[in-house]
Amino acid sequence: MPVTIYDVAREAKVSMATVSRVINGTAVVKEDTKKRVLEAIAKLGYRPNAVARGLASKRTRTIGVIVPDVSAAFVAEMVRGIEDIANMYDYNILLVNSDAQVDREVNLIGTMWEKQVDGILYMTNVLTSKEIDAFEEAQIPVVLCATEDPERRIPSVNIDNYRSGRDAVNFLLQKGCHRIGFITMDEGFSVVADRRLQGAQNRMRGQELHVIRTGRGRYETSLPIIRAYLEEHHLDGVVAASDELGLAAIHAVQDMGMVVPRDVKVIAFDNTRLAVMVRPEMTVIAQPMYDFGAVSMRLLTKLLQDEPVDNYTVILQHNIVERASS
Amino acid sequence: MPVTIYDVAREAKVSMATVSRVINGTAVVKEDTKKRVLEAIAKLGYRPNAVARGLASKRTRTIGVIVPDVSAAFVAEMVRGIEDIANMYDYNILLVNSDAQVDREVNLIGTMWEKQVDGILYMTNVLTSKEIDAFEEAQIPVVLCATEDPERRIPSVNIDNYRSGRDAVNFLLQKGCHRIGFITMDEGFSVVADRRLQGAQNRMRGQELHVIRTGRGRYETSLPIIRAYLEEHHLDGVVAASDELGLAAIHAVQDMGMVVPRDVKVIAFDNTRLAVMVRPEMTVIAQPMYDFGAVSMRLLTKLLQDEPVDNYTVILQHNIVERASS
DNA sequence: CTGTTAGCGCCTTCAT
DNA sequence: ATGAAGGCGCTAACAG
Repeated sequence: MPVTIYDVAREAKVSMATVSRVINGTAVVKEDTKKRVLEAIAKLGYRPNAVARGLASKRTRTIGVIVPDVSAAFVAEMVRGIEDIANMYDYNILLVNSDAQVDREVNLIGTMWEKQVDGILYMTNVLTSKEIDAFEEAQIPVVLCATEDPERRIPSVNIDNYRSGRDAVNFLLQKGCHRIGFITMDEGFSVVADRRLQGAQNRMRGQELHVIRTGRGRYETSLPIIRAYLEEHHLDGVVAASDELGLAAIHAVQDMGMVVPRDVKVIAFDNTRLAVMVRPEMTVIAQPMYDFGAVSMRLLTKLLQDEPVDNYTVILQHNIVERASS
Repeated sequence: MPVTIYDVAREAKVSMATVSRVINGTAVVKEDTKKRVLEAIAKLGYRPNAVARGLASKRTRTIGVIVPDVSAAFVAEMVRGIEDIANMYDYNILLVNSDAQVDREVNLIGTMWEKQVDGILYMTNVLTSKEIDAFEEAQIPVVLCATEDPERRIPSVNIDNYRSGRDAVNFLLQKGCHRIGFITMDEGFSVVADRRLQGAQNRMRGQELHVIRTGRGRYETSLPIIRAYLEEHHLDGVVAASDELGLAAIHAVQDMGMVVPRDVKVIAFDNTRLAVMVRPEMTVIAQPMYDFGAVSMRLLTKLLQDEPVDNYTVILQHNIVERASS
């Protein structure tokens, strides 16, 4: 029922090959016949079938995007960056959530394989050899987004997490803080977060850094944990591993009748829109969330088109945005 | 190079038709040969090519998801709901952002058509006949998510927006408010928002409802607008069309040295996580964002599998969550 | 510049 | 219960 390339060919009185050529610009076609073909296409309302095209060409122009959870602000922003660039290069994205579970992740890589995606953009908390193997087996170009691969086996786009941790602590130190806390998720939950903590500890040069673990770092559950800690330990500055945790920290301080930044200074990671929706507005180590997506997608297009790539491990810049919480 | 169904057939010493049968369970196969086929599949690490499958069967098991912007909390949450259910029914989602621009939307519907998606989940601010026509032409089952179609031409999942507007105002009235404001986007920006305003006005029964327009409803730009309005008009209660606007309202009030809820009570729409990340925590008309996605995806699966559907226009319940801002 | 002809990998009758 | 064979709609040589 639907109109095919044959119908167009017949209508334009040319062969299907010629139609294919004008559609794909894959060879020179006489101006005159090209016009006839275009008219036929318009007249019949023809749309090339991307599935058939994919089967014949072995390129689907869709890329798989595997993330822990789109509903997280950070991720959603990144996905938006991905999609914008994908769209620009005429790709579509197949989006899946892994909840950061290794078995699901491996499964999803398999799904992407079956769907014949041209490439994969991958984000996870902890990269294991299982996923690496799955990528290997599927033979699909991959770029890691905001994900640490210490061994750099896979192209990736990231910031220098170690340094960002150092910078955060350094900032508080410069502000005159002496008793500093680092609020983060449980160890092993996120390699990125762990890396930042290392950087932070390095900067302390032997002085005590109070590490406050809050499970998975959700606002609701973290708030009481942070508050309990602050009631036992007098801190004058904290760095939080995310905006959400920073918010929890600010509220914990305020709940105790203290004032941010007078009594406790707060600097958080990320800089989602949340950061300016708090009072006081939060000082942050801003992460280029949108760019993580945009740049990694761009890198992937280079990989797919065999464009020259000068760096397979691109490090984006983070920067401190100073606001009222410090 | 990659292993095909033929390779499996040869390995198992059966015809490819049989392999297809055990893969799809599309006909009875002797237990013994089925076992041989399964072993061959495992041994060769065979993965059916979904593209070829799609071409032959005319079903791709992927559905298109068109939304204004994934990076908006509301949308991201909904998409998560969609993906969860899609995954459950063995579908994948092709996600695109339209920025609510009609021409882009029409374009994207065309893209979905080319990609041969089995169905489309659609969300937009204003549904025009152009999109309706595009759906018509593409002949793809569609379900609207959290999108108003007054004429109910297309299956949809929504709340009763008119009533929710009434309920919000009613709530403030019951709380003893007399001078009520309704903070929302510009007229025509969102049919859903406009509908709520109508409901709100209806409940006022002729008494004045202060309507405060804030463009596209972003926090940063809305805050000063709200504040300016409040400085000129003494209100004692406001309903905000989104959490973001509610937050802006609370901060505007606080900036003026007044106290929420003592001086001004605030109730907002949505109930994203933002609502409990403010002080005071926000009273809201909670929307089932996740369910908008989950239920519409489920409805779509019914449409695709010709399951009986008792209601093509499903109305989800909204409810008031009372917190400290009122 | 244009037409002819193989596939791409799988599903699906139709036989057997 | 299984095999043979014809598409699905398009790309990509290969001729001319």
